[in-house]
Amino acid sequence: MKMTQADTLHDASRTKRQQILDAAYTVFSRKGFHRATVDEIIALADTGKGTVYNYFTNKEQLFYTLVTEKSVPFEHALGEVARSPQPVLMKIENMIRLFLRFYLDNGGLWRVLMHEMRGFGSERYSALSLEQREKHQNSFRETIGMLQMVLDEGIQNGVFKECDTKKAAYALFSVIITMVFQNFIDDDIEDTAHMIADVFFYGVAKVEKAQSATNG
Amino acid sequence: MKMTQADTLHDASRTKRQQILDAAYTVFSRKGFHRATVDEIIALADTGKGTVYNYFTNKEQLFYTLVTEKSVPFEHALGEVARSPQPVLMKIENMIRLFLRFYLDNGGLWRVLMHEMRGFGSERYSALSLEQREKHQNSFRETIGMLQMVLDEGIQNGVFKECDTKKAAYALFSVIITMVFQNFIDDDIEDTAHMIADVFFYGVAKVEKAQSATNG
Amino acid sequence: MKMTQADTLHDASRTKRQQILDAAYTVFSRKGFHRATVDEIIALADTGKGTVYNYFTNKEQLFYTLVTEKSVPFEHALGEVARSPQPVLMKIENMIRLFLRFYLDNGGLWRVLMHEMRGFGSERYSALSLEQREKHQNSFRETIGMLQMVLDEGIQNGVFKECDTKKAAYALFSVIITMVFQNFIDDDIEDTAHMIADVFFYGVAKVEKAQSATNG
Amino acid sequence: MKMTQADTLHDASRTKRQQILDAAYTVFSRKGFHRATVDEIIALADTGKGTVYNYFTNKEQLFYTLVTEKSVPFEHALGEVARSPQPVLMKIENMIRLFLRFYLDNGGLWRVLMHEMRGFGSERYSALSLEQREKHQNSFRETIGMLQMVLDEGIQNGVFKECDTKKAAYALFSVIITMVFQNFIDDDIEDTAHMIADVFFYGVAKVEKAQSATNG
DNA sequence: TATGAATGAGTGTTCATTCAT
DNA sequence: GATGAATGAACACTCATTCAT
Repeated sequence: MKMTQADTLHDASRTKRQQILDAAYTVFSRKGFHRATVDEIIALADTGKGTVYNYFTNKEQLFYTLVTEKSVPFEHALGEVARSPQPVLMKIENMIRLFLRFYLDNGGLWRVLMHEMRGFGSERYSALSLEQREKHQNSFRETIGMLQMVLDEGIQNGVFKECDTKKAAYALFSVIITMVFQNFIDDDIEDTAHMIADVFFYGVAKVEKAQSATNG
Repeated sequence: MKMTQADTLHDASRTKRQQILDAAYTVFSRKGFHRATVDEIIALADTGKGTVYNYFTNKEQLFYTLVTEKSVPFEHALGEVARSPQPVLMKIENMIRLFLRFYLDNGGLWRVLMHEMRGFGSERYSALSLEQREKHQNSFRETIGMLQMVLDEGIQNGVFKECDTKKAAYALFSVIITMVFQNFIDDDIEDTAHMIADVFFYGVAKVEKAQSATNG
Repeated sequence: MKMTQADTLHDASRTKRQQILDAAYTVFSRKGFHRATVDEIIALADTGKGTVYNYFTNKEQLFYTLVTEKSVPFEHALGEVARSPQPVLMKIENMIRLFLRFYLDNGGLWRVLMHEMRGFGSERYSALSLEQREKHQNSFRETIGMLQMVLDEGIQNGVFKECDTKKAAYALFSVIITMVFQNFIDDDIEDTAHMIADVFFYGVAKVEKAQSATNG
Repeated sequence: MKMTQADTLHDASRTKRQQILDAAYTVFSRKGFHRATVDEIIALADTGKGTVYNYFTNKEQLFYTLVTEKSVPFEHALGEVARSPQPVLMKIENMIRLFLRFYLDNGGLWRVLMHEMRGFGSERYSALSLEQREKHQNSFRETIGMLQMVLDEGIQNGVFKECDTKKAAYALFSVIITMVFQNFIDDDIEDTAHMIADVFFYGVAKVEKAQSATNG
């Protein structure tokens, strides 16, 4: 297949854009949003400063693009599992597996994202514009919403106890991300996923509910 | 009214120092370490710029002081419960209660602290000096270590299943903090603590272990 | 007119850099290192603050660059005369001439330099980093060392009396610099150089050594 | 003799004032005018910050007072020798001795003074107010004027050649001060004074004037 | 389209000076 | 008179962003 000049240019520019995104990924992950400098990004991307501003309107939008490009395929994959016809318990464990893989790959960047969004839940100040923060927050909520959906399904099926599934979903999510951020996944994603699921499903107590701390 | 000159002076200076600490608390919580400016702090504290540097050597040490002054009494209280002779399940629930109260009060600042410490566990870049970051990380680890201690005790007593108590402690901690950061504690700290403990102890599944997700 | 884009850019940047150096020269000379502000330099250079820091790493290095760029050609010229095959007395007088010209041009800056180096000889506090202070001190010592070299040559040739040539070199140097700093060179460099040489060679006394001050 | 309370107070305050002057002397000498801080001075003087401003209107005036208190007795002593009936050559050597002693004691401070006065001769910017700078410059000029006076006397007596005595006086002065600032007075003030006088009177050349560099 | 020199608003920090006690 | 807490003007330096080439 022959490549026209236009194609070449387009490819070259696509490359430049990707170089910048790759470099930005590395630098933002390592340094956080504020400590990351455009100078360091272009040094790593081997490009000029102006080029960054040809492709991205500003540092913030570069960060935003980065996050979006990473999260879209993940959310898609997660949705597929959530809507699949597997048994609920298996679905949850498979979703945990997806989460673990995703955050193992992108933990550095997401830590930064969460901080800029103020813990993915609240209002107030940030480096991101209100609009973009809301977009990410919605994306986050949807992600966790998928967990919640499956939990709801489980309750309807009689697999799970009645409970506040929103809280439960967030709890599960927080445990997953903590395992990643604490580097607790030495062995194997499969094992870790199974362990998390196990505790989430059955708890840590050996004894029966009757002995619960507050119920006399 | 009795008040010697020395008292007055001491009180006045205590006031200024406290005004600055209070203002810094607010601004750091809202903006994070980097986006918080000394100018904004002094505007809120209604004081001069130089005054800040009379009481604190620099912005970092101001932040450090803030965190330390808040965490010391909390850690003390937590230790007391951990070492108390209550039943393990009750201890855990009481500790959860303490955590909830503490992070409800200080969540804003701690979110910032955790980010500056890089997710309370890893190495790399930060606004805080290595020394102070290590101090805070140790403080964090000790806090969670107290949870782990009680979990270990529970295993020895046959109350908990055998498990990696370090991971479990972090998991429990992450759930607590997530409930706070998500504003999931509208109702009552007591209820929330009980609910968290309940899920942590017994899980969300209704059915027996035999049906675990990975077993066909 | 031939001028490639590269030329233009290079010229433009050379111009900016030179504008800054020129302005810095003026301001440092007038105000000394500490009282000179970057703001004043950029006002005079008609440039932005950031531009200064594109070309120079900090205020100190700007000062250092200034001094170095001025002193290197001077030291070279001085060395040429010192090593030339002229008669010693003529050499000295020619070197005095070079010194006079150099300090007439650069006296303002060198006064500052000497102060920052603490009188071009000792240790202790300064605005310059130890490394750069040592560099300048060595440069100074070499300069005066060339005078000393020629004095030594003169003693070997029987032209000068036996004496501590290091002290004599510093003495000669100090006289030169004082004439400049006192604006005693209204008339002509040639005349002044000759006069200095004359007093240095033959002294001010009319009478013979026998009546030396300490001999009754 | 009995001391009233007023006396005691006066003495105490005199002490305070002196403590400050002593401390200021040390700090100014070591650090220069700008790098010297009032904080460091009061730390050394063991007094409060406000006390400094009770005795001196500002940092500059403190420096000025210091210099004046040191120079007045020196100038007096120098004048006595200058007006004494000794032979001219002996007078000069004795004056050199006084200069050496004075600058050995106070060289640190005077180096700073000279810098602030811009080489004790020119106009322009400084930390000292114009008025005070002029006072010091006059003081300086008078000091050197005494040397000049004696040189004039020597010419009238036929001891010295006809020459520009102002320039000669400055030259002699610069040599003296250079010997001090270069730490060239290891052995003995007497020896050094004699050596300086010797070179000043008779020069360094062995040969006769006829061979002077420029006079064919 | 790619570039990087130029820019200036913004920031942490210092330090002489004041003034209430 | 002695004190030192409070103050803010001043300063060096950073870095995202622009724009001429």
